[in-house]
Amino acid sequence: MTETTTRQRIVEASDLLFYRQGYEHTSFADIADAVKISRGNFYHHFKTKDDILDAVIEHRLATTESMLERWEAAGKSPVDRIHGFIHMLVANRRKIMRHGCPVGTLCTELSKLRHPSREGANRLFSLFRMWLREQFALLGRERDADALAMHLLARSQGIATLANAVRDEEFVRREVELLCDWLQACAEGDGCTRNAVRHDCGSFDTQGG
Amino acid sequence: MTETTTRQRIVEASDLLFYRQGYEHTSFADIADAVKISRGNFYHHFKTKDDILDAVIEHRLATTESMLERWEAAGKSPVDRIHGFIHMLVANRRKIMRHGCPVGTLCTELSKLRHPSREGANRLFSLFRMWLREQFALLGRERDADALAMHLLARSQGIATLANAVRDEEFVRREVELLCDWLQACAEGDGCTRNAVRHDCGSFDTQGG
DNA sequence: GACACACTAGGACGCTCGTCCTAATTTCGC
DNA sequence: GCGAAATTAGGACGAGCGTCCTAGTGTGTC
Repeated sequence: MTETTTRQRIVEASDLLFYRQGYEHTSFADIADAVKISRGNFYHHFKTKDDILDAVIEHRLATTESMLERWEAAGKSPVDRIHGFIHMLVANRRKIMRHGCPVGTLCTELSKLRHPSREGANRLFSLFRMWLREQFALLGRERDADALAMHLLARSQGIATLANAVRDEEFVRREVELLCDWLQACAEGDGCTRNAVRHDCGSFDTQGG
Repeated sequence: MTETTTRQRIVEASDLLFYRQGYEHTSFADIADAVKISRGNFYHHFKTKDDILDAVIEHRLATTESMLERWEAAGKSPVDRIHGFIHMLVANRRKIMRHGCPVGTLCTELSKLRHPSREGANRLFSLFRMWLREQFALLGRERDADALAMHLLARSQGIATLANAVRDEEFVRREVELLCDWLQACAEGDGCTRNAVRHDCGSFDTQGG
C-alpha cells in the first residue's frame, strides 16, 4: 500500500524532473527533495538510478498508451484522431517552449549518453508511430501509412525543438495550421509522400562519418 | 603560436566531444585525453568549463558563417543555395543518425541545464534562419520569407531527431525528397504558408504550462 | 507480548568532477 | 647565454555524485 504509493511518487517526481532538467542533470538529492523522503530511502525502492529511469519509461509508456486509447474512443474519424495528436502541440505549447518534447529530448539525451535504456525510450516513439500508422491506414493510405506517420512525427519534433529554442508561440500556431492543411490534403488523397515532380536530390554523397 | 595552436586543439576536440557525448557528459579528463595534454594545463587557456563552451560556440558560429558564405558564392540561384542547405541532411546523414543535429541537440541540452550560454547557442539557429530568409526573399517570397525559413529549419530538426532515434537511412532520403518538392513548390509561388483551406485548429486551449 | 517484515532516516564510502596551486620546462627578445 | 614570460605537468582540494549499510520505526500476525 504505502509501498506502491511512495514508489509511485518517486516515479512521478522523477518523470517531471527528467523532463525539465534532463536525466543526467537530475540527482537523487533533487528527487528526494521533491518527494520529501530521505536519500537513503531510495535503495529500498530502486537499486540504481537507471532502475528509476526504466520505471519512468514504463510509466510514460503506460500513460501514453492509455492516452492513445482515449483518443481512439473520442475521435469519430481518423482525421479527428490525428488532429488530436497535432493538437497536443497547441495544448502543451507552454511546456514545450520551456522544455521541449518529453519523448524527443529524452531519446536524444539517452542517445548521447549511449545509455542502455535508449531503446526503451525509443519505444515511446514507436507507440505514436504505430498508432498514427493505423489512423492513416484507416484514412485509405494503407500503402504509405508508415511514411505519413513518420513524416508527422518528424514535423512535430521539429516544431518542438525550434519552439524550445526561439520560444515563439506564433511560430507554433502557424506550423500547427500547416500540419492541419497537410492532414486535410492527406485525407483527400493528394497527400504528400512523393506526389510532385522529382529532383535529383536523391543522390547521396559519401562524406561525413 | 603554440598558444593558439593548443587552444585551437582544445576547442576543436571539445567541439567534437560536446557533439558526440553532450556538454555535461564531457569531462576535462575526456578533453585532455583527446588533446593529449595534462588536465592541469587547461587553466592556463580557459578559466572554467563554461569558457570552453563559449569558445566552442564562437568557433561553430565562425565556421557556420564561412560555410554560408561559401554556399552563397557557389549556388547560382536561391533555389540552388537552399538546396545546399537541405543537402546537408544527406551529406551528414551518418553523423546525424549517430548524434543528431549539432545545433539542435546543443540548444536542447543547454535549455535543460538553464545554462547561461543557451542564448549563444541559439545564435547558431539565427544564423541559418537569417541566411535562409534572405534566400527565400530572393526567391520572390519577401512577405513570408521568415516563416518559410523557420519551416525549413523545423523540418530539418525533426528529420534529424527522428533519424537519430530510429536510425533509418531510407527515412532521411524520403524526407529530403519531400523537402525538395516543397522547395520547388515555394519557387513556383504556391509554396506552403497558409495556401490551402483553413480548419478550426487554430483555437488554442489553455491547459498545460 | 513476541516476532517477522515493510519501510524509513541518516550517514559512510569511494569515486569523479571542476577548480586551482605550484614547480618544472620551453620559448624568445635582448 | 640570460632573464622574463609563456606554457606545461602533476597533483591537491572540496564538493557532489551514486551507492550501500545499519539502526530505528511502524505494522500486522500468531
